[in-house]
Amino acid sequence: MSRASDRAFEAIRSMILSGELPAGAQVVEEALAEKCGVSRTPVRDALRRLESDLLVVRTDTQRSFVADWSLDDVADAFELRSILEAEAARRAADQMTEGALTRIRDANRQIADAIMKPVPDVGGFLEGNREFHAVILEVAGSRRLASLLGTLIEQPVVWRTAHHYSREALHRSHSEHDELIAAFARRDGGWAKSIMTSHILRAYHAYADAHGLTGELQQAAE
Amino acid sequence: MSRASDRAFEAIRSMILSGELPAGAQVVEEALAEKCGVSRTPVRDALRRLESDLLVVRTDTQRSFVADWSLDDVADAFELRSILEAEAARRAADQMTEGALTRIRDANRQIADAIMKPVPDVGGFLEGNREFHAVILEVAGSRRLASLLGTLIEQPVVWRTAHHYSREALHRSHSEHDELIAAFARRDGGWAKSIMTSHILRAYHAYADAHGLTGELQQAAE
DNA sequence: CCAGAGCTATTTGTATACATTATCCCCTCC
DNA sequence: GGAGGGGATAATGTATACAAATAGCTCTGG
Repeated sequence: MSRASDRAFEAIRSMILSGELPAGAQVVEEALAEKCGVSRTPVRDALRRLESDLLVVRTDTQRSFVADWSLDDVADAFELRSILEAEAARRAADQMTEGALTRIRDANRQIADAIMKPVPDVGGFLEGNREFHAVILEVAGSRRLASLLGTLIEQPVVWRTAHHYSREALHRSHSEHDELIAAFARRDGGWAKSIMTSHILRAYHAYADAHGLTGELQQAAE
Repeated sequence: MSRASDRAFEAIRSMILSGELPAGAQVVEEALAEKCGVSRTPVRDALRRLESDLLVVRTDTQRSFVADWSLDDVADAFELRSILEAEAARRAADQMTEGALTRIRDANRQIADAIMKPVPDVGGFLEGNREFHAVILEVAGSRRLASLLGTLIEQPVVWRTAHHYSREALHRSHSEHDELIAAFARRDGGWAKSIMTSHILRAYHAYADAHGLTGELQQAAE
């Protein structure tokens, strides 16, 4: 992980997720190479990976740009994610272990801590949320399913608007996690699948609400 | 598409699909570079792409090998494919056009021609089948869904055993396509989805049957 | 004032050399 | 004789130079 191409990958990825490289901006290999302190070779490598994650898109003439996700694109990604992550939940329920269940409960406890604070700790929420879903995916035990979902969970636009989620949305997400835990504890795959489907779709609606809000704010700021 | 890295990609991909590079074989950049008549740079590029398609896997120490799909891996890929392609069928039904419907019917006619011959034309069957599913995916209209399914349809093991499919399996596949066409003609997404799910799963069973057979044949040949 | 050709600057593609890292084999030492 | 270390070998990672292609601009001609 300490290879130059890995460092470049992480660096560029974080520039995109943070918005330092805005959606639609052209990405130029040499500029990034200088910024990361490496040559173009590892940067090219990193860009190919980001491309396969759909964080970067290339025109037919080989120019690269930061992916510009329309609202429809985000909706599509959430819908596909709800389908695949529901399948992951179904499989995970069938193979759930006590150890994994503990890790899932811990992750949701971290989420509880984060959202109980006077000012919700969005970073803590996102981290706990990531762990929660990661453990489920791990228990589901399909490298392929994990690889498919990988390209769906990294949504720069969504990450940046997480700070505008309503308190209600955060609490609802936490309690839906509790329901999922109950389904896992009973090893009830059908139940887990159905909860996960609506959980992800509701997360999309939380995003859409927050997005409408930030969209207005952005317009007001222009 | 005439760039060296594209040619290398196609060349290596076809070596893997044809079995010239057998499953589990180590992939060495320089050897492939020489074979393709290019330098290592475009070969590296091609390998990264093949890697993201899971046709090539890398160890934790950066060595590359041709992916070795266990029967479980293949089953997993088919199951995920059935889920995603069912979703594609559902969406396609909602947005089906007469033009696309014609192309789909033509593709299935090509399949009919191929399997009616005294000796079934497996190449023609595969080509028609590819076109059939490609048009559906196109009508579904999600770049993202297309990208997810892309990594699931290229299964070297499956392609090579297609020649051992039973005549019954080929005919059943053709008539399931007819049913799908009927669902599309009625714009009935739910129906299309349900047929597509079982269509793909049955295709898996055809593979599993043929695979068991070829497995025995391979053993006998060793 | 617009369309288009051609030039220039920018950006990406490819080859090659070198650095780094892993693997394997042999050799020593216990 | 077996385990561990060290060096040779082979493979990948990185940097750099140069080639090819693209985009954008200017300048001309109508």
